[in-house]
Amino acid sequence: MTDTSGAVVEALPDTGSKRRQIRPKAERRQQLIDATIRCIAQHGLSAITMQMVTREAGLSVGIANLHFESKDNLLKETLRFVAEEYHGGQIEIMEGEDIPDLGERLDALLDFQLGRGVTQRQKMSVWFAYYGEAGARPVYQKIVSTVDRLAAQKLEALFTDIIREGGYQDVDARELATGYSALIDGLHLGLLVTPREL
Amino acid sequence: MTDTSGAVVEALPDTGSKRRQIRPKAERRQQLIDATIRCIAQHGLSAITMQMVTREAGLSVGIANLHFESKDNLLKETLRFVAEEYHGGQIEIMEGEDIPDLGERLDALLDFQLGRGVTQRQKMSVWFAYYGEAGARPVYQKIVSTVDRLAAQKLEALFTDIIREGGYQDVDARELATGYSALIDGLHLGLLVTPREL
DNA sequence: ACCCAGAATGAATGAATGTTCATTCTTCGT
DNA sequence: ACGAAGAATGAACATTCATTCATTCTGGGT
Repeated sequence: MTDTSGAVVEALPDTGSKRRQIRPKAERRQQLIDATIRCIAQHGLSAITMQMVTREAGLSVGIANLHFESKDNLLKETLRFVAEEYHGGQIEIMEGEDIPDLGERLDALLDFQLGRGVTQRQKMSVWFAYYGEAGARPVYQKIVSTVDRLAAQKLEALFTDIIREGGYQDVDARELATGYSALIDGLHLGLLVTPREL
Repeated sequence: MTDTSGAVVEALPDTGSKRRQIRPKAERRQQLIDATIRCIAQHGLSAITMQMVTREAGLSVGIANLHFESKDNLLKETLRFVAEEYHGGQIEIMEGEDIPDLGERLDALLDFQLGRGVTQRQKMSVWFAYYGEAGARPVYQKIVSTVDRLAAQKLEALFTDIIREGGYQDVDARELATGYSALIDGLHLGLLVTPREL
């Protein structure tokens, strides 16, 4: 079943040194969050264990409870990280003045949202794993909806600008933004279940 | 669309009768699946336990392993049930000859997909809980994608008809179907996180 | 060179959970 | 009325997992 052999000793490119290393708290926290993301993507949110995560990070079991007070908290912080990174990236593009043309800015947004890369895919897995639990866990719901709402506002603003610039009519920016978000989310879902499409 | 909540015999409000009841296997299986759906919607897929489910069903703990051989199997069968019911309902509408007008048929589909009711909402919770795990569990992926593909074909056929009837051009039925599905999925997600919108 | 604050470790602990199975009970055919 | 088939029960068991904490180790300050 599970590969328990010593093959997976040091997960990261960190040299084979088994020597104990002392690092600042912030760095360890990030290291653990990254490991958590990889574990969720590979094993699923409901199968995750502390041993799994700490091993993936190449550290000892006790360290997770040292830097995060509990497993629940580690998971919560991981969600917060992914949420903020994802939406932060979107917002940066949307209000970035470095791309003057609005149409191109929309294209850049699309690229970012549907962009390739293993990392991106892992993050998406995490994202939807938490979505699945959101209905039952108000904490997750709050984290996601807070950051979601902010991005939605920026998106609506962008569409408002585009509508004004293009002189379109009979189009509501809010509805357009909602629809666009939903479409992107739906496409992501599809990618998760049917990896090769589009 | 089977009404799964109505047929509960002794589950909730039933007080006095502690008398053991013997029922055919098929009925007990459905009873357990229904209880599982309610539990997942309320507590989330990763928090579910056998005690929870069997208690919700008003039965003893051992019965789940009697009718489904394991917890894994119960969860798998529950997903299969929800998937088949949801997509079965869609397909029935799409190929139903009782609604001759294609536009109205599309409306009926929308009604079904975004329809109200606690039951529907519970099913959606379940649906996305599994989606969240799909990336890590091929079994779930297979169940969902199989039934998904079938519905996608029917949807594409419907759009093909609509395009022909309306004499539209520059529209690809497949792309339209994919986009439509994604949009609906995305809207469902939104409803899950932000209960009161639209 | 020495010291020590606190970072890191991992064996031990206790709680929770899936699964089993000996036993009890219900139903139905005769 | 009776007995057998098998449905249902739930205490007991084995396992797995999060969390603790006594101990070890590291690196910067003096």
